Formats: sequence, structure tokens, C-alpha cells
Amino acid sequence: MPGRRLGRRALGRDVHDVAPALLGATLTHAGVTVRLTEVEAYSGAVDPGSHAYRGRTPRTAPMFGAGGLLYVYFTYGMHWCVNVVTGREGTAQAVLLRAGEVVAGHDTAAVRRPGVRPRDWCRGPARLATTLGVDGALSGLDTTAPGSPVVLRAPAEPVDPARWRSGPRVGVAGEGGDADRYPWRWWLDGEPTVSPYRPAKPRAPRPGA
DNA sequence: AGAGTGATTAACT
DNA sequence: GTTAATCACTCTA
Repeated sequence: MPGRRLGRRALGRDVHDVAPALLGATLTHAGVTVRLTEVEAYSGAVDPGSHAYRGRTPRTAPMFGAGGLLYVYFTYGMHWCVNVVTGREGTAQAVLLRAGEVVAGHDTAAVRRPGVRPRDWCRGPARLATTLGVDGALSGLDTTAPGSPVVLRAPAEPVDPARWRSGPRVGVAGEGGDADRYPWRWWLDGEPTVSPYRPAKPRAPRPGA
């Protein structure tokens, strides 16, 4: 039994509210449905790591749109990464979808990811995009529109907030303003699909520091 | 640990 | 119009 579809009202909230709410939510495209287990918030105005930090460009234009748009970018010469835009129009916020679990369309997913173990199908943002068949052609799409090829739904079964985990993003701490007040990264504790390279526990100070 | 890859962007002419 | 630096990753070792 699928959850209710997420509309402008749910996705138009502040990115730091929407990000944890997307844990356990599903995204469906081209025959595959993924349940999200790890996301990361980007807020252009206060986030030097955001593509939108230094203003609007043709590529980042969707980030400045209304909550519910898709922002898909290409990086490292071969990878697409999927973001869900949040907030009000003009605020340049988005949630990067980092990891998830395929819950429907296993056959299609297996064709898109030959030779990859199911657990790794969406373990990482570019893998998630590949498995879902999402690329730059979908950037700017309004997922809340009727007939959208990409559909976001609330968790089919409620997620216990006790399973939420969050942490500051590496390398962007201490920029002042909201940047050091909000967690950037959210994941679900105990999920095998969460990207392995993020510490699940507070990390000891750097060796040698 | 390193290579690979190409879109994007700002800084040039 | 051209160029060079950048990039939020994955894969093969």
C-alpha cells in the first residue's frame, strides 16, 4: 500500500524539515521504486558547497524553483545525481538523494545495474540515479504535476523518528549563520543501503590533528 | 589510492 | 568563441 503522494505543501517547507521527512519516502520513475535511506540538505544562500551559492545559472535554475521540482546535475564526467527541490520559489534549496533501497521493479533495476548486488543498486547518489533511469533530461521537472513521470510518495509505513540519524557535512562546518545550526545529512539507522563511507557514530578527532 | 570522464562556469580574447 | 579549472562519484585495483 503506497503512501500518499507528496505535493507542493509537503515539499515547499524548509529543506531542513523536508530532508528527514524524505527518509522512508519513495521515488518512482521508469518502472523502479526506491525507498530513500540517506539524503543531504543543500541551502544555496548559506551553503558554500551548494551549486546555487554563487547565484543562479542555467544549470542551477531549478534549485530556485518551487518545492517539488527535480534538480539533476552531472558530475565527475560520468555521474548524474538527483535532488528534490524544497522551500518556496526563489530560495534555492534542495535535498540530494544519496541512497535507497529498491522496493519495486527489481527486474528493471537488475537490467540497469548488471553485475551489481541489489544492496548496492542505490548505495550512493550516482548509483541511485542510474538505477532509477534518471538523467539530466529530467532536471526542472515538476514532480507534483499530474502525469509527472517521477512520483514522490510519503513512507508507506511510518518511520520511527528514533531511527533518524544526522550529522554535519564534512568540510562545510563553521560558516556561520544557519550552516552550523542545522544538520546537513540525514540517514536511517540500521539500513544496509546507506552509503558506507559516512560515519554512523561521532568520529574521533582526526589522527595527527 | 588513483584513474577516469565530460558538463559547467568564469575568465579570457 | 575559446580555454582552463572545477566537480556534491564510482570503479578497479
